Amino acid sequence: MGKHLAWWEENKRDDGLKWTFLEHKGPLMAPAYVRVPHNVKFTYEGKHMVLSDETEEVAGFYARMIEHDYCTKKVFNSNFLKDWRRVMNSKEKEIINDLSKCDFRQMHAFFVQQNEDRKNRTKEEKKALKEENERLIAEYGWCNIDGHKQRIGNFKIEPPGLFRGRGEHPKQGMLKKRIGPEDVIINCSKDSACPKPPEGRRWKEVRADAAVTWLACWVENVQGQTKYVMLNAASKLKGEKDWQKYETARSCTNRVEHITLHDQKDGKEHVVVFDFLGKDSIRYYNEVSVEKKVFKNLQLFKENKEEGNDLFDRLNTQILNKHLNELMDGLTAKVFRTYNASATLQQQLELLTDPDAPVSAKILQYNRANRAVAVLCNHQRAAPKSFDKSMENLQKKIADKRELVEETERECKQLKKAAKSGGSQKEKINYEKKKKSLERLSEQLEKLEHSATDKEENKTIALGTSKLNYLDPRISVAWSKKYNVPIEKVYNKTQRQKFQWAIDMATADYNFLGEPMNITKNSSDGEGEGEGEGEEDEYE
DNA sequence: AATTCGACTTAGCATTCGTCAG
DNA sequence: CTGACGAATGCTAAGTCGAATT
Repeated sequence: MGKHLAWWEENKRDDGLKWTFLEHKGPLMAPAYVRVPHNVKFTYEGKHMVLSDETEEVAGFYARMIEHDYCTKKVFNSNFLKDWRRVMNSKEKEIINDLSKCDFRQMHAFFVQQNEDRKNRTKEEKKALKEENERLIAEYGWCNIDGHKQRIGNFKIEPPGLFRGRGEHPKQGMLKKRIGPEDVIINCSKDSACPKPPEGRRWKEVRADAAVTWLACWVENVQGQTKYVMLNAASKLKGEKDWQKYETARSCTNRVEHITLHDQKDGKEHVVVFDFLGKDSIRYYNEVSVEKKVFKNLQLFKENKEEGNDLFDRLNTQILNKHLNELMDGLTAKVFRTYNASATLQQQLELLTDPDAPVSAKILQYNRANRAVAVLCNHQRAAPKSFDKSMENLQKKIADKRELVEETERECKQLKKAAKSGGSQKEKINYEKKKKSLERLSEQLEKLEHSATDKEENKTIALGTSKLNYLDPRISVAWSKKYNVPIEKVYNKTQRQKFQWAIDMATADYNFLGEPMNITKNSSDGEGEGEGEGEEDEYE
């Protein structure tokens, strides 16, 4: 059969280059600006002004946001006004210099209406729109990398708008400028069909740099950072890196697990003791006196404390990483975390899984193990802003449901009585009906209560992040295979896509803590099994 | 030695989608 | 059939890390 190998079945290249052939259609430029209708007026000091195209466009960015908290902030407003004035023509600039004299309300109302209309689109319109979107993805959303058709993560150039930093960002409100083809550098192989810039335009540059994975890049004007167009997480390059990450964490595992720290030992200060069984069960023992800083940091990691910005500035991380790197190639603070998370998950799963429990209970056990990981590794998040409120809602729902259940129970009892004491056919049917609805309601109540527990337990825990980034997916895959839990219950669609390699690769007996597998080993025996082959990888 | 840079990787908010009760 | 709500997805800011530069 002509079935080709999936990327994780191929031999790895060792020349440091990321590809030999790379072809794509280039990024999709942001749609051109469309003016608001004439009857939508902007006024300054009460006087109607017809703004030039660019001035109107930028005014529109602000108008969309006038109800937002941002627009109450001084920094945001002054940054915006400054940048807005930069795009004005000399006439406009002469007139407009005070934001409080601007009236954006008609524009705002127009955009609100536009959103409303969008929501109320007819079925046909929605369908047409969807199809157009799919067409764009089909054209721009894929690339060919060494014969594999791969999804691109972000093929759309970021459209212009107002910069919204997080927190009290000093640059909030600044104008993020429109990017044109002349700002974009294209990366593709020389023997590929080079992407064409839009009619009458040209790219900033076209290059063929096989040492990097990006397909296009541009420099964003607010912070001066380079933005890249890259493949998505399910793709070859990303997946390979992901795999590598877990392999590194696995092969350094014993040392990390068996480091002990001593403030004082045999007259020396800040001693790190390595003590573990290495390959072939040979004991490795070593005492190393390290710098205080390093020692402190190791302590932090041992305690699984998240490095809050104030606790752990960049300088320290760098020193730590340098030292860790001397201990082992590729070992960084991040890998520590990965190791910790994955090891804990596996241990917790072993501990918590009841092999005889029904599938639903196993899923609960799995989720609990996941949470235990997050707690131990301190993958915390601030409680969501709306947590209390949505919890309150949920509790109210539960209370209401409970009341309903109790009421239905009473009714049910009465009907039962009526049905039993020589009741009519109709009374019996009524009783059966009520019983059914009681069952349904009880189930609903139970489900609600579970979700409340779940929510509460999840309040300050960020599960998704660790699941997606720190936990070796093969552990979860192995677990699901071992206990016959469908993988769909463990990973959603996106996650399944990202971890397809693990789903194919891991068997029920995969052990994260065990002997690392030979990375370069080429599995050639998957031939007969046609499943697991996604829609990607379709070129020959 | 410190800072900046380049290339990713991760995170968190916003929007869209899908489901499910009413 | 509708609309509310939570989950999924999209988008892009922010963090990381090794290398280059100052």
